[in-house]
Amino acid sequence: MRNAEFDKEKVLRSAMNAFMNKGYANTSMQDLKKATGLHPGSIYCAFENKRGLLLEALEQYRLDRKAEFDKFFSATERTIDNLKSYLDNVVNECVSCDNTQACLLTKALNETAEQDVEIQQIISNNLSMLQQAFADKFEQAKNEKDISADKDSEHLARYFLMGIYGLRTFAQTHPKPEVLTQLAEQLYQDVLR
Amino acid sequence: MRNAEFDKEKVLRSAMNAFMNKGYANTSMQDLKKATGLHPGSIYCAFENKRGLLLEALEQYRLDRKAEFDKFFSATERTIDNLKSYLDNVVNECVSCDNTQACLLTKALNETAEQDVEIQQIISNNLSMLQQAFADKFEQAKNEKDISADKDSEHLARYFLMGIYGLRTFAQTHPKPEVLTQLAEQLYQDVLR
DNA sequence: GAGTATCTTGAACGAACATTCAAAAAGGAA
DNA sequence: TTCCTTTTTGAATGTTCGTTCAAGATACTC
Repeated sequence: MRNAEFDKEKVLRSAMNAFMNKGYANTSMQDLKKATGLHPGSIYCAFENKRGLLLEALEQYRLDRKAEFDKFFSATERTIDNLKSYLDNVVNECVSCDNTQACLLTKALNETAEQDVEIQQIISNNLSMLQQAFADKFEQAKNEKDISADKDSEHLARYFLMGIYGLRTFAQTHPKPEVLTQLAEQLYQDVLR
Repeated sequence: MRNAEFDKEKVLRSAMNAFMNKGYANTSMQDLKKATGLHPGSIYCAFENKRGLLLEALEQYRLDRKAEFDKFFSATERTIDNLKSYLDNVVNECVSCDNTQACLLTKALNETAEQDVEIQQIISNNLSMLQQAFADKFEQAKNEKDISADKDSEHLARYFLMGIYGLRTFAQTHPKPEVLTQLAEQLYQDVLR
């Protein structure tokens, strides 16, 4: 017997960065070799093919984002404060020009839409889970009396997520921090109102 | 002498549809041949190369969208009603599952970001022009007393555009008409408030 | 420490890609 | 009609792509 040498999580994070930087189709096997440090044969041995690598990278991305989400929403007792922190973090990600600014999910969704139904379904499910997680937090904020009881948590979650999508796209052309901050501020206000 | 046989506008619209359907990188020359009806040689003769075709398609897209914009905003006297119609049209585009649902600009922006600075610049400029056009309309609505005078038209335009971006992305995973309509409705309300 | 199962390596593969080009076709001018 | 110029055609080009595979390396088992 012999175990694999590489750290799978590290490899997957390298791969997801590569995919986010250049897009899935434009990321060649050579790019992936350079990014992950794995030779083609190893990649095919571990992930079957390039698409398999994307699939596992998407799953790792989901886990990482879930951990990040939980971290933000266990920071303070007041849910709406955590929500604000989360949103501020999105803005900061957009401002700092590193590749993390783009969400792998929406990026891959844009690219593979209408072409690979299975991947589209996986991404949709991931985004739905995020939406549901937000809805739960809005429900919590209602219990904490920070959001009026007559609001629909599901709708708030959808609107909030829509705002984040829009913010990220907007940031790609106008990444001025003060403008993004202002947009995020209004989004936050509109959701609370 | 001899004139070219093909209708350039038709060819460009076919090409932009192909690019929107499969993405720029994933659209092969064979796809473009099938979509436009032009043989490779003709494409290279007329547009230099695949990238040149994208450049001209982007310009055609800008012209088409500008015409569409002007059509909507000359429909009625009240600017905010036209704004609402414009937004409803975005929702309708998202609901009908044809490829037009994705904006070529944001799609290409997502794909070529960080890779082709010139194209990124062109797209940014186009989106800035759209943003400015919205700002002008919001200013007009202020003059028509439908939006309070203390609002910042530029900010409203940015927020509105952000909402449209978000709506389009959201629609890719959850294209239920009533949900999108509800989101668009709140966006409209939040902008007017 | 020998045997073996598994992983790593990187050269090699066919396919598909964007691009080129020379020959054929066709419009315009005479 | 004839000639010239430009376009159209589609096969050919070299490159790069994702993928495979056989040989070498390595760690675990006994």
